[in-house]
Amino acid sequence: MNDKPDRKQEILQAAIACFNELGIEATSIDAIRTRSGASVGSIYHHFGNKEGIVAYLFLNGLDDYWQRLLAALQQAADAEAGVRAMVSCYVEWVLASQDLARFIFQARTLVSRSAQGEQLLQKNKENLRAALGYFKPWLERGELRQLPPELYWALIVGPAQEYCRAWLSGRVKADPRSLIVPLADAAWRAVGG
Amino acid sequence: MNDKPDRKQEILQAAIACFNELGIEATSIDAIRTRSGASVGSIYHHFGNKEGIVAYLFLNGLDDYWQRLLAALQQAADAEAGVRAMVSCYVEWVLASQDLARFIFQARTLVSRSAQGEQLLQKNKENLRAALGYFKPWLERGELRQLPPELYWALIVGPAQEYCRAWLSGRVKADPRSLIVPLADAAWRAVGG
DNA sequence: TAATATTCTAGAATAAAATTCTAGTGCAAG
DNA sequence: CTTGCACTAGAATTTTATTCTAGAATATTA
Repeated sequence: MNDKPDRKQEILQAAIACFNELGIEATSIDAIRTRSGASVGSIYHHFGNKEGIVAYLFLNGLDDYWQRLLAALQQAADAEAGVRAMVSCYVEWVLASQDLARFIFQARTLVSRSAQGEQLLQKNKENLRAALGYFKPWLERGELRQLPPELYWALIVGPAQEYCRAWLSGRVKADPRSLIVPLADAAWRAVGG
Repeated sequence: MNDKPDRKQEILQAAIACFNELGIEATSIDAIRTRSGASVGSIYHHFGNKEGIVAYLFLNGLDDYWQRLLAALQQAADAEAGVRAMVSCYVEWVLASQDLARFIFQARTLVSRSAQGEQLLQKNKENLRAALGYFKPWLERGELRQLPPELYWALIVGPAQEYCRAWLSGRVKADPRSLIVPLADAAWRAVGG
């Protein structure tokens, strides 16, 4: 049994818990220190500063999501399956990683201004391009409606995102899982050919 | 000519400029003090603390938006007009108040945890109820598709919101004004009967 | 209008938080 | 061994938020 604590991981877990309970801005390094049992020096050694912790959690969290999404898209046989996969994949990810998702909604702006902001922009662009790559054949086959290209993402995932955001913050109650089908139906009506 | 400076207003303007340029967390009271020309004491007199400034800007900004939205809904003759009004009203508001909108996207969580969080929740509930009030007759007349009630908002405004958010942060370029029609079309396909 | 209260402004003083610095500890490669 | 390096600890410093005290401006009222 390996009981050597992994400090970096402990710090990350303490941080995300604090961020969600208190909010990012209101979380002090000292709160993270206390909760994780690490020392100040240790925290700064691993992450540089508070922003560094936020950026690390954010970028790795997003990676996890995009990995799932792209895998799902790859399996989709046609446009409708692809669109439905994007919606359900999004909702399932939020459900499976609630704390992370809640955190990510709050951290976006912070990260985009941080030292890692450029990296985020880069990843974002790559991921989106990869996703749109799957769309091209569907578009050519006329399975998808012709729309301004920058709109597809917002039309397909926007409603699920908006709903999940509200759900994670407690503003609405209905379990997102029960809404996957209506959300996917609506997304398909919005962009389907 | 009345050249007496309104300190409160000067502080608010300096604050929103700083928040947008530096981010809320990275904006120090001192930055606001310098930019507004007010003193620390004055700032704390008017707003209590930094959170107070954020909450004030946020709540008043939202009020402005909801006022427009409810006015637009009131004029809508049928469901389709109502849905289209919700979309265009949203986009027009973002375009007309870019700095405020950008700020509001970032401040939501902060405000909901602040002393004014309860007030926000309250207003939110009222506004949503008022908006859904307009929907009732349309639903009864079958002009709107039957859907889980908590979904209408996300389906209609979600995509516009997601797009505007990306546009305000520079991730996408196409002028939102040119997308009002496709966004409204899609919203109507999503919820129209 | 003078007296009095209230709101507002200023900036120094204090408290709280972030970050840096110095000094280790323990482990792995040679 | 012993040298180098990643890691940890916590004190010291710097930066930032907030509080406090006092005085100026403005409104209120007798």
